[in-house]
Amino acid sequence: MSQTLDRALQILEYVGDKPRRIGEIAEFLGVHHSTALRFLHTLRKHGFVQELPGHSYRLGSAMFRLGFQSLEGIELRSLARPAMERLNLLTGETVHLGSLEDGTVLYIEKVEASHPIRMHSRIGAVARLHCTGVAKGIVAFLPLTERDRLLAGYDMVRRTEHTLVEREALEADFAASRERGYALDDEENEPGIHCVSAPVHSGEGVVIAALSISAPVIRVDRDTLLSYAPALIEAAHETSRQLGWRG
Amino acid sequence: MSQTLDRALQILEYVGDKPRRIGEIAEFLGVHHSTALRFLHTLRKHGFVQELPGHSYRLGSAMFRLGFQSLEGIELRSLARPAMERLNLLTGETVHLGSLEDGTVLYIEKVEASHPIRMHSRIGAVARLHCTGVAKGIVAFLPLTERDRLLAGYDMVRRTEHTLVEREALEADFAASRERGYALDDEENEPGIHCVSAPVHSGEGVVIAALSISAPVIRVDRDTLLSYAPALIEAAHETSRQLGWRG
DNA sequence: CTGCGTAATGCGTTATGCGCAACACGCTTG
DNA sequence: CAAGCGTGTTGCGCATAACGCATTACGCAG
Repeated sequence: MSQTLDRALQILEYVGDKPRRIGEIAEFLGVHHSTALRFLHTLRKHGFVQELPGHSYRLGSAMFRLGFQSLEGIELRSLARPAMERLNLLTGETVHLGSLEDGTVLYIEKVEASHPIRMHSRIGAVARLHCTGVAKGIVAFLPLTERDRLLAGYDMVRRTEHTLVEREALEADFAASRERGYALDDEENEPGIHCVSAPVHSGEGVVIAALSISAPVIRVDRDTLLSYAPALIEAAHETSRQLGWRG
Repeated sequence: MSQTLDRALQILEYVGDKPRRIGEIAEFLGVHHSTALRFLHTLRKHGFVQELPGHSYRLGSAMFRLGFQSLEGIELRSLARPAMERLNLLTGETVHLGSLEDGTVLYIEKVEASHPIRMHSRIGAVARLHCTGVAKGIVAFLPLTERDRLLAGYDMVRRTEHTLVEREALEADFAASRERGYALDDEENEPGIHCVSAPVHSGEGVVIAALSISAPVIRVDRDTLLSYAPALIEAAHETSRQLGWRG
């Protein structure tokens, strides 16, 4: 492991949160100002950070140029896109694709509802494991050992009054999801929004992602939402098959 | 400047292009395999790269998580969004926001046309300076010294038969754009697509971005496209004013 | 004016990154 | 089956390059 690089990457994470000043960064790393400055200069030279008026630093253009570029290279995303558009056409609601990456679930694609409803999701964002549709659609279908690993030390924060905050209750929900073949988010992450979600399998048969349909309860009642499940599952299966899955 | 960090950032750029194997990376940097491997391990530990089956490496989840996160922090983007949606509603066409970052123009926001037409643009992508609407909408309105700096060593590659490949012709086009108050891309980047584009000014009065409307020639003829210009300019002005510009 | 935070530069010290070599592993080739 | 190739891993000695510190300068606020 390279100490220098390690520190620099910590800076990127730290600065990504919000713009920071040198003093903060140096203190955060526990290094001298001049050391932090040396890193920032190199990062800036490559466009990974950018200096704002007032001596604070934020992530720079190279960061999001490469970020989007990397997304482009994910075949799952392009493979799933047609199925997502079909689901959107069928239901008129927002369709998400979430992928399990390094122990967290990230939104990697999204097809917006025709009726624009504000939703706290965006591509590149982290989907909470215990209360979002996409994440539950993945985690519920993972083997127990994987679930244990993911949820160890994970803080099941209460987001709404429906949020499941006990591991035991969550496991019961997972079991029900496996029974049904799809997972449900019943206003557990955002009040007024519920989702159905189905897992996507890799060529090796491992659950690696999930498709979800999200809708406001005021427009779509529970029964209607559940009626989307078969098409959703079929879309997820189709995507899985394209990845080489023979389920 | 930090040599270690410098090399690591080169790896990110290099790997961002397409997945690479160790040998390539080590050769690219001109270092020993073990050195390249040390970098990759550290990068992987932080999720900036990811190992694919078959010993190749690509950018990892931290990269696009932070990439999107950084985009979120750009106030220009959220400020311009409402105006972009209004333009989209008015015209039904695709609206882009491009921003000048470190000498290149990047697409940082996009509102899709209702009629889905495939277009080679995406958020995070680089907009060619000499032939795309957004970029011309910025560059045309920069002072000559800035234009010289940006275009020095820039390769004006021919993209279509309409592409301006001579600096002189481009300058004439810029002058006409300044005269009109908006720039034009007349199928110069993609055959069958034309755009109008107007500059956005920062609080200090510097041109930092542009809004553009793109449409296929088969649906929107030239006169119709030009008729969008006043609304486009007004939208760009509104965004500029929100940035503190008093034009 | 003083005090605070940042920026830039130079320098001595040494930690740390470097290349090399040796070996294990898996895959393909002959 | 053996040979060859590319990769992954570990250990070690060397010298480079990163580190911390001090100094100076700058801008801003009290």
